[in-house]
Amino acid sequence: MAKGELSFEEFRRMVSLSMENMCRDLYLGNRASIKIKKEPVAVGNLMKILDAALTLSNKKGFSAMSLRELSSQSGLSMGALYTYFSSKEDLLHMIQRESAVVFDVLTAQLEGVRDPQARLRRAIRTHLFLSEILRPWFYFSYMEAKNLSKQEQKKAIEAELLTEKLFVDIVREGQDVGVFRDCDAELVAAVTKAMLQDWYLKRWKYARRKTTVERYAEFVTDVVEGYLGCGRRGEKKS
Amino acid sequence: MAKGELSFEEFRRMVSLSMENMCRDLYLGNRASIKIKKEPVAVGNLMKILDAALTLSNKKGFSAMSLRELSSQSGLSMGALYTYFSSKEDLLHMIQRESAVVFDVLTAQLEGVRDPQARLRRAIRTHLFLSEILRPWFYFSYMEAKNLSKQEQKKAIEAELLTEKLFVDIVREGQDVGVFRDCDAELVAAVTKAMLQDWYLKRWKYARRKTTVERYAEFVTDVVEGYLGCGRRGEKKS
DNA sequence: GTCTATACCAGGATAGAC
DNA sequence: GTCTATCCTGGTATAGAC
Repeated sequence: MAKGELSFEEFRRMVSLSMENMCRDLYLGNRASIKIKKEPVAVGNLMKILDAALTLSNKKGFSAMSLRELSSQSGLSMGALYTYFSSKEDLLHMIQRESAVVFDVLTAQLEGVRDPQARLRRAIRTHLFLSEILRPWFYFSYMEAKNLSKQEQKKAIEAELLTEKLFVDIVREGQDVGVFRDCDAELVAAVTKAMLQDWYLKRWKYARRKTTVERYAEFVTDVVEGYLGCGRRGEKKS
Repeated sequence: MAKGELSFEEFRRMVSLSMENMCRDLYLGNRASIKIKKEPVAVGNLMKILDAALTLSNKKGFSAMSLRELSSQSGLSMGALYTYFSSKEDLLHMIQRESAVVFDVLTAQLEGVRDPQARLRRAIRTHLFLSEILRPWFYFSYMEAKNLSKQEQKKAIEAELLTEKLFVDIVREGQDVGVFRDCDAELVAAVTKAMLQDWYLKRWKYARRKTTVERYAEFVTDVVEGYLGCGRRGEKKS
């Protein structure tokens, strides 16, 4: 494992992004539209709803999921569902917005890491770890972006580019300092993101092969560093 | 450009996978269920239908596309649509099956290329070129796989693994011959596919940046070859 | 806060005229 | 071969009892 980096389990414990915390955050951020006033009740039911919604949507797609299904899968009646959101579309937007909180975690984790190579490793690991913990949210966010309103779609695209920009900046800085070789930083960032996304888009494949997040993180880091000309080629692999 | 490789335009002319050819092939493969007997009529209408279906599906998702929309967008009445497929699900499966023909083109293009490094380059270029020509089909196939029946889903997964296997084999052979260094061939193949898929999944991004397929192909090849330890590091970039 | 019952409409599908 | 008119299921959403 990389020197000074948290292991996946350590990371998971530290960020504490459990379903419950996500749902509490979602509740607090949507007090206006949610009719239930008792927090414990609301959070408990939101967990059931979101768990069911993410499961069903990720299996067959959000628009193919009917609210009747959502009702039976979550154990709440149709009527009850509508006290938590005002329309199916509203539910979609709540999930989408909540998924965006991870970006803050990502940037927070990079705080204070100055060395470009270290930043690169940290960014890759953090992104993978986050998507491992919140896989259903990431998957949903990726697959259902097209169902959003025009306006929200713009925001989703901005978010995509913002994450990518994060990698572009790291690469450029490394080039300025001279530890990365000269090359197209935007393309490097683009394919790095592609590799990171594959982890949650094709989770079944990696699960079947028993590839761990740690292993995948090491691998992606090696590939990118290799291209940037600063890899650990020749060192023993973990 | 790589020695001896076709340019994108040469490739496009050679394979001739126009919308019309795809639709003719689709017609011939579905004579049983398509009620229209005159080939020119059928192919013409299928082009309208598929063009509309791919556009709408790729914009909002297949299940969110109503047949009324499809009707007005394609210029055919509801009744006419149903002479080309027996149900919405049937339409989905026709598109999905037709998308699979590209695999044959991919393998055909590798025929006779023995050298692992050349095979790798060829496989990457061909995959990207194909997805560039048939982007709507690739995109559809990727995004709507979840709507297929259990049985067809298995087939889709097999197809995914088969393409990947193609890359795994190339890498392994290169390792046996000693031109690629020792590493996890499955992971290399996996991330290679991820990069290839990004080309059609995030087409808007590359279009906006005016990245050409040729350029992207060169780049992906460089990244993979770099990791495999056989790159052209130091040579002048095109 | 939660449920059941119901309103209402959009969607897939088809019959039969042309 | 194609269109229009229509059927009817199943979807979203709500009213009102508990």
